[in-house]
Amino acid sequence: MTSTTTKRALEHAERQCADSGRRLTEKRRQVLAGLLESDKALSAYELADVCREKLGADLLPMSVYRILAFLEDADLVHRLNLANKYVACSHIACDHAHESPQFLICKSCHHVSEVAFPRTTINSIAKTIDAAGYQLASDQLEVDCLCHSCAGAGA
Amino acid sequence: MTSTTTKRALEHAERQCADSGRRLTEKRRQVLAGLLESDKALSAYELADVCREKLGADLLPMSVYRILAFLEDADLVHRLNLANKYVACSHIACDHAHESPQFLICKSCHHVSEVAFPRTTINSIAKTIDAAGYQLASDQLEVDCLCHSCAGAGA
DNA sequence: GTTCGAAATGTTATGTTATAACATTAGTGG
DNA sequence: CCACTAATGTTATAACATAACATTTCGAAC
Repeated sequence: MTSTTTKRALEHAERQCADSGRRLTEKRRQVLAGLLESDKALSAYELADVCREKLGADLLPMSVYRILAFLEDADLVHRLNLANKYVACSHIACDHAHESPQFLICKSCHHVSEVAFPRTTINSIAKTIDAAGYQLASDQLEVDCLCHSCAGAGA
Repeated sequence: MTSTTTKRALEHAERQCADSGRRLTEKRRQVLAGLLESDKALSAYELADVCREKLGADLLPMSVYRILAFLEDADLVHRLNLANKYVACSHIACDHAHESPQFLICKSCHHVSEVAFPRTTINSIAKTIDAAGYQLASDQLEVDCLCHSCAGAGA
């Protein structure tokens, strides 16, 4: 993400937090900025490194975890369970309400694309799940993929 | 899984391994049996404990990881990346070829159901993925769910 | 049945991801 | 300013996973 879009996203995030009585502190801004600037999903430890190296922040992984929990709760960040990594929500600076997030995660380079499957697809999945006696815990779906460039490199 | 079905599955597994020039050693049998007898997905460490306590096996986690890798390669076990846990393939004792596996994983108790989404659903997912410039890395899909009893308990 | 090579397992160390528990500091409202 | 809560600091440890090398076991060839 470019620095300009990062800035814009941070402004939106700031406003969103303020609106809900939360504070987007300096450290939280740094962590979010680190994720926004990254072109791929990062682990908490990687993110701590990025913040230290690129943003001059003095952050231990423990703090990063806490801050990520905050940001996730504020819908500014998503945790990718398939990869044990984190990404900034790609809709921070959108005005429309967030769709249920679905993620295509490149197994190889951890580039992530946040997409929206058609409602019909989700419904069809939900139907199979229901038939099996389960129910969707969340609409967040994560799919192991290969991005275009990794697929090319691997082939 | 009952002890009878476990036995049957182990026999199938033995034959499958033999047919492909692999050996289903005693330790490997124990690890597979541990998973077959479990009613939920287990981590490698939990599985090591189960094997030690229930089957009298003397297994360190390192060995369990190695054996799980073998069993996975032999299509007898699946690794669930969403949960960082492992399950026995529910089709070991089936004669038909394995479909691409899809898993419904109870977030709360780690019960797992191996299901098959309709081909049309998979195709529709693949289409969205393709449009995003990615491709499916595998047909294995894992979905965060709640099983019937946990959903009831939580509500 | 001995020997040799490959497969399997043992062992130790370490890397990576994540949380617990408690101390300290910083902001906010009265 | 004081007291309360939110935020962060700090240390320790749990949980998941792999690397690297030693030893044992097994089967095939002789």
